[in-house]
Amino acid sequence: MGITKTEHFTDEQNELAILTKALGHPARIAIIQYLIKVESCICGDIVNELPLAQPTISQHLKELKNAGLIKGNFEGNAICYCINEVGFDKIKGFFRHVNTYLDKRKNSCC
Amino acid sequence: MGITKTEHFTDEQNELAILTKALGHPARIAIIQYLIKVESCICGDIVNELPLAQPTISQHLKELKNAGLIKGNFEGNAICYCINEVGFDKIKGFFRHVNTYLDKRKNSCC
DNA sequence: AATATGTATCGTAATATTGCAATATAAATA
DNA sequence: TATTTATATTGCAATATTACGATACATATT
Repeated sequence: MGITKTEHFTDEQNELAILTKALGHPARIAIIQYLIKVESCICGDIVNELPLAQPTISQHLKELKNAGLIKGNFEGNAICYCINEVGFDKIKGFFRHVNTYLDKRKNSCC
Repeated sequence: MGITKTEHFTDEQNELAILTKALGHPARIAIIQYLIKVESCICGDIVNELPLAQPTISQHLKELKNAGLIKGNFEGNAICYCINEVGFDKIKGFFRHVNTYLDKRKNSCC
């Protein structure tokens, strides 16, 4: 069907899925890496950096923004984008949970 | 088009995207959480645990396995699934990078 | 106000994902 | 070997994603 049964899962599971899904595209990974490198930049900088058209970049930025992984504010007639710690803080707990588990589990089980 | 231009991105970016995309569904988050809780289990246990049909679970397990996030081995006529540290180790570096950056960045920039 | 610059939205085509019924396959057991 | 149990695969319908040209919109600048 192409439709996810979100109503059957917990809010936490749905939220984590939204966040990881937002990261689940090489262009969006590249955008995050670039923002970490330059601290902040405008959309046009990313368009110059990545091999995608401006509307496509704009769409990817929107998805990252909706997920809470980046934020953007007007600066003159451009929009200054940077990493939003809110989204990454939410993911942090999940991976800490996984890593704590894996560190405790000495040898792989099966 | 629905087709990702993977050839224009680095191997690292594509690999991270594959891993995070594999986590980008509430059912697959739920499977990971369940595997951490019970250490290891067979497919049928997950079918009983989640509100999805057996073929759907099987498909989600396949995606997690392909990404390197879980592994499964025959145990009798069933298959024992558990967390695969390989995939999570690959993701770890990326989030460490992000968190190091965010810890250094005192106040949000824009 | 007219123009320029930067970004978002619309519309659309191509492809991918999600979900499940039906069915196939694999291993254990009677 | 027939049956049971457990899982994977196939095929399909519904929906979502990706990408971009065309265009709209918002803010500066002249």
